[in-house]
Amino acid sequence: MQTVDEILRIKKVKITAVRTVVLRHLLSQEKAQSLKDIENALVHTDRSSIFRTLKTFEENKVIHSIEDGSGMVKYAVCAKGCNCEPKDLHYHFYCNNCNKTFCLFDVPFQNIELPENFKIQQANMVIKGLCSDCNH
Amino acid sequence: MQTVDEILRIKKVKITAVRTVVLRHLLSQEKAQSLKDIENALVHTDRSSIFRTLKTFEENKVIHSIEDGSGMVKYAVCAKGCNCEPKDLHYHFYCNNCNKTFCLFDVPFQNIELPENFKIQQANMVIKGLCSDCNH
DNA sequence: CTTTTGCTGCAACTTAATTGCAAAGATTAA
DNA sequence: TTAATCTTTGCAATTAAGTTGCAGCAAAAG
Ligand SMILES: [Mn+2]
Ligand SMILES: [Mn+2]
Ligand SMILES: [Zn+2]
Ligand SMILES: [Zn+2]
Repeated sequence: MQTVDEILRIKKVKITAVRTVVLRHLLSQEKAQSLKDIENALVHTDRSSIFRTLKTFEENKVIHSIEDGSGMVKYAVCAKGCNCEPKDLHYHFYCNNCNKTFCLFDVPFQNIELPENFKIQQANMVIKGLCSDCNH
Repeated sequence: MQTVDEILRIKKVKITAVRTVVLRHLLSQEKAQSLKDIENALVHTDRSSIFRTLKTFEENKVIHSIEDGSGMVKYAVCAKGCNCEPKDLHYHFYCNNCNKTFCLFDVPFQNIELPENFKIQQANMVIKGLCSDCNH
């Protein structure tokens, strides 16, 4: 696992106190985090600073966002080498029971046969159901 | 194409003026519609009535919702026979240029190999890119 | 006809997301 | 080192989507 500083250096994002603490938090969680989640975890850091940090991270491919239908956009750290291109696409899983959302990096992403002349650039793929912890 | 009244009768949703006009509007559009879209189109119909109509439609599988990342939930009429079950899943396409979102009913939905013990119940699959009209 | 139930319109509210602005901090130029 | 410039941060305020309470109206049931 890369360190916070390594990631920011590679993605050419200047290291600051807020960025360090936000990225450290995201890395420490196995599930994707909403702005509210981060706000609650980092009680001493201002919401708008976190918000702008997330925008900066997303622009620079440090993280990617997921709309899982919970009403809040979630954020997860990109995998090493990810450039947020079609080849980096992966599914996400939202558990209807425990409400966790996470990246399914290990599930192969199937090539989708789009209609003539359509061009894929990104995707937001969210599978909803029960995770292994909740499926009894 | 089924008529508004046929659809509502089959889905056991009582026919009312607001429901008729909302469903007629959804059927007349080739792209998925947000609450705001519908509100703008139906200037004489109250927003909260449209909102509650959409909830009723969704509960009764008349329509399904799509989160395409535009910040507004979009709604599209379900295909004939759809019961909003895993077998009815399909991809959606959001055009980054013309901002239209629509159902790709004709693109086969590939079965996804989930990790051990995961159970799929629904999905929100949105492919983003350029539609054939905008891909030049 | 009377009662009950559901639908609608209006206004108000909630909350996630976003922005303006000024102070603080960091970087660059002199 | 100092001055000028650019970036980041915190705070307060705003925006906008979504949601709800309530009263009046209409349809359905008794
Ligand atoms: Mn992911
Ligand atoms: Mn659809
Ligand atoms: Zn779970
Ligand atoms: Zn287009």
